[in-house]
Amino acid sequence: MKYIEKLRNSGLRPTKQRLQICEVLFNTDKTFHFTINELEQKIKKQANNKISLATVYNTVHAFEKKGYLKQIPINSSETYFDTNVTDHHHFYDLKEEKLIDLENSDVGPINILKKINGKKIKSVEVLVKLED
Amino acid sequence: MKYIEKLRNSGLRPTKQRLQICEVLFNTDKTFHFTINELEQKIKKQANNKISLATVYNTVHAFEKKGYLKQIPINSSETYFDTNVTDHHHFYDLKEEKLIDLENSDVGPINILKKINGKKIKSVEVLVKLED
DNA sequence: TTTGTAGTTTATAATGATTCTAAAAAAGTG
DNA sequence: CACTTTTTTAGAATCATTATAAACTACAAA
Repeated sequence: MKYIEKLRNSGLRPTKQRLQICEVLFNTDKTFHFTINELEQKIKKQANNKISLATVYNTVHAFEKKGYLKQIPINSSETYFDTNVTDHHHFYDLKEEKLIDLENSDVGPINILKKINGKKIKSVEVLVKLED
Repeated sequence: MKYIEKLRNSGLRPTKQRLQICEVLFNTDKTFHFTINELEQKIKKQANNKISLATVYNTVHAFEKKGYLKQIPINSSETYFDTNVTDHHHFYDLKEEKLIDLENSDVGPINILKKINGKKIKSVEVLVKLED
């Protein structure tokens, strides 16, 4: 399995559940956005077995901490995650409640002029809300 | 009272509760960020009387719909609102869990190159996460 | 291989922000 | 004042997320 090393190198034991979640999340060309519940559905369908909801939460948070997933800052009742962890931004279609990737090249360079003493910039995220 | 007209013009009846919330939110030079619970505390202190939590929620949402408040897109357990409804952006200090305004002039112009068919841009919001 | 232990999974309970409900109160209108 | 509509309210309901604690598993050392 190709994810065993990846997990071990991160200090995460390659359990059956984690490997299965890796398959669903990373074994694809395209990156995508998801909520925990969408992920749970996908697991159920794709592998025809169920992983406890608590484990899905734990695993997603573990992967996020290791930098394999990113949370998308958006006001929604559910938290959205992104398997695309490169620097990029999002459209949010308010009517359809759908996220669309914006490549970095789709947004001109962003230059933050203000500095805060003793703090450094960890990330810059742009959310572009769309209406009809 | 200076907020009576404002409310009436928006089609909102100027009730005692709404006027009091207006005082807390808008009767100040500085704009600020708040959660519903922070607002409730502030009301209790400032006016020495209590407005039902449901009313605070209702009012904040009504004011948001009328454009007097903005939600700040950020992943937090509580929703943050902003009395500054002009176009501007935010720092988010991850350690202190605190929001800091970024004036538009603190961020270079943002140019969204990608277009989506039949949709127009409603807002562009930048969140800059800070770490130590 | 067996054993010990630290890490993981699990079902379920708890939490907490937000929304819903339906009855009482207040505002607006004639 | 009488009447209708809007608003407020306390408390219940909802729902995403986190905590709990017992069972299970990976893994290393003997």
